[in-house]
Amino acid sequence: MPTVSVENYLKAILYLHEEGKDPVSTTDVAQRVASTAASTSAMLRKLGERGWVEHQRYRGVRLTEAGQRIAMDILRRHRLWECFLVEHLGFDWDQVHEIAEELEHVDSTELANRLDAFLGFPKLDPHGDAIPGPNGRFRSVAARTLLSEAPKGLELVVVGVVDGRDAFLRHLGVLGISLGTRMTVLQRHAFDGSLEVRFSDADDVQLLSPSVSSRLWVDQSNPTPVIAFPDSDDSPTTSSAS
Amino acid sequence: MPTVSVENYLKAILYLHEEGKDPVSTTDVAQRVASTAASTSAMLRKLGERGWVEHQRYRGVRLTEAGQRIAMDILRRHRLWECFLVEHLGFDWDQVHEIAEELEHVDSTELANRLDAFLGFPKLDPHGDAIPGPNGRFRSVAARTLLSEAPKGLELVVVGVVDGRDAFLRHLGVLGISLGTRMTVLQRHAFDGSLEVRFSDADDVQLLSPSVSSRLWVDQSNPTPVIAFPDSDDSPTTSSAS
DNA sequence: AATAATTTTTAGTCAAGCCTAAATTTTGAT
DNA sequence: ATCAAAATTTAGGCTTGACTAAAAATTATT
Repeated sequence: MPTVSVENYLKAILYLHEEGKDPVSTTDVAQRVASTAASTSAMLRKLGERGWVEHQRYRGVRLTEAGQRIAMDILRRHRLWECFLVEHLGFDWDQVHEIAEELEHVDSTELANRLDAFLGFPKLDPHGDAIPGPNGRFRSVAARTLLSEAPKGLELVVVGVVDGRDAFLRHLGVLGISLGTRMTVLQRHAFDGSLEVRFSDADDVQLLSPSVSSRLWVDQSNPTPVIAFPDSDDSPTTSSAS
Repeated sequence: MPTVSVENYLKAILYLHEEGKDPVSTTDVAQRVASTAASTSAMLRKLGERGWVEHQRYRGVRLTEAGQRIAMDILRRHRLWECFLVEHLGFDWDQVHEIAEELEHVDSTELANRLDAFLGFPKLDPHGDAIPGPNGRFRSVAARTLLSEAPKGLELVVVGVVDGRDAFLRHLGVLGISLGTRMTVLQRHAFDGSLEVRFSDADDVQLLSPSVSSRLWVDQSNPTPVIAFPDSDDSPTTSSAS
């Protein structure tokens, strides 16, 4: 049984992986968990000993499958609770994170599954981030989403444009975007709706304005999501809730 | 801000007060929190230093008003979460305690109040135990409840009988129960529905069968509930939930 | 009232997680 | 290739909350 502290470290590493960092540096993790590099160093060693991360001294860490499983489960709980807080208790988006940060550590798979069912097996949380299913994988997002509404952390492919005008297509050319371009959403900036996106081929990061991202159809890039597990199926009927 | 551990100690002391123990011994608390007498002794000293209990060496503890306030708040959250788990997530009564034991420590008054509103300001949890309101006092129970359905920890008065037959009234005489008899429910035994009751005058404890307790009307004994605070009002509209 | 039994406290450890300061390794710049 | 800067780890401490064993105080028994 991982402690709350361990869970938070694993979650931090998962987030950093989602942002494209692999391996993840001690400093980055320290910053995420608001701790010192020294404390983090000690913790990473321990996580390595317990088989939750691959750790090479001075070289950072990478989640093992066991570690990913735990981290994805925490992420799942966090986002399910956020849904509950917003949809049923009437909290605003910006108020829920802190509370979900505590709720996510309540140790009961049964609780998570029943909450999931109660919420109607949502695919996205109130921030538009994908919610992992009970198996630790993201639920497949409906084919052809607007890039502006796509979840973070999944590799996406451009499959079409909403707006076929020359001016827009030329602009896409300038940005280096065409049909088949693969990318991953890193961050969604709330104040102007702009999207921080990493392009898989060029491996560079760009900021896309809402006028671009809301005119691009994207789909989940198969067969290799950024974070995925080769285990059991995705059916939400796994839950035992009434 | 009390730690989870401190909250558990305070809650344990509250439960023991509710069962009629005052002051509460180190051993009793130790047993409740499943710890040793030595650890508990150290903790009680600390609780005393922080002003949450009155503590005299070798003489046990009693909650101060500040301590009661915290303990009642935890109790409130615990019972609200139990309601939620049973009524909305479909858990059985016997499954919810352990989970609520964790949820109760999630530190947000706002969350508790909104959950309360979401649940419709319930007065009793699924076990029939009274739920404290946002002010740390029990909500007034509807006048004239069946003793079999009355909450634990409140002093009650016998105000009537359901069944006026001689045989029953004579039996009440044997038990020493008549109109105006004051008592507090200590425990409800699930397997046979019998009630452990402490009589205020005799200060003795008896076990009442369901055939007795379901034939007695009781009301809250005013003006002095066993646990009460002389503070703000009881209106559930205090909650800010939508 | 004296002694035995019980309860409570003190003393001394331990593990988890955090910290600062100092060493060490890696990375970057000349 | 070397040296400076940055990142990482080690060393040494601190706090919380737990433990066992031993001492002290209280309660019960004869």
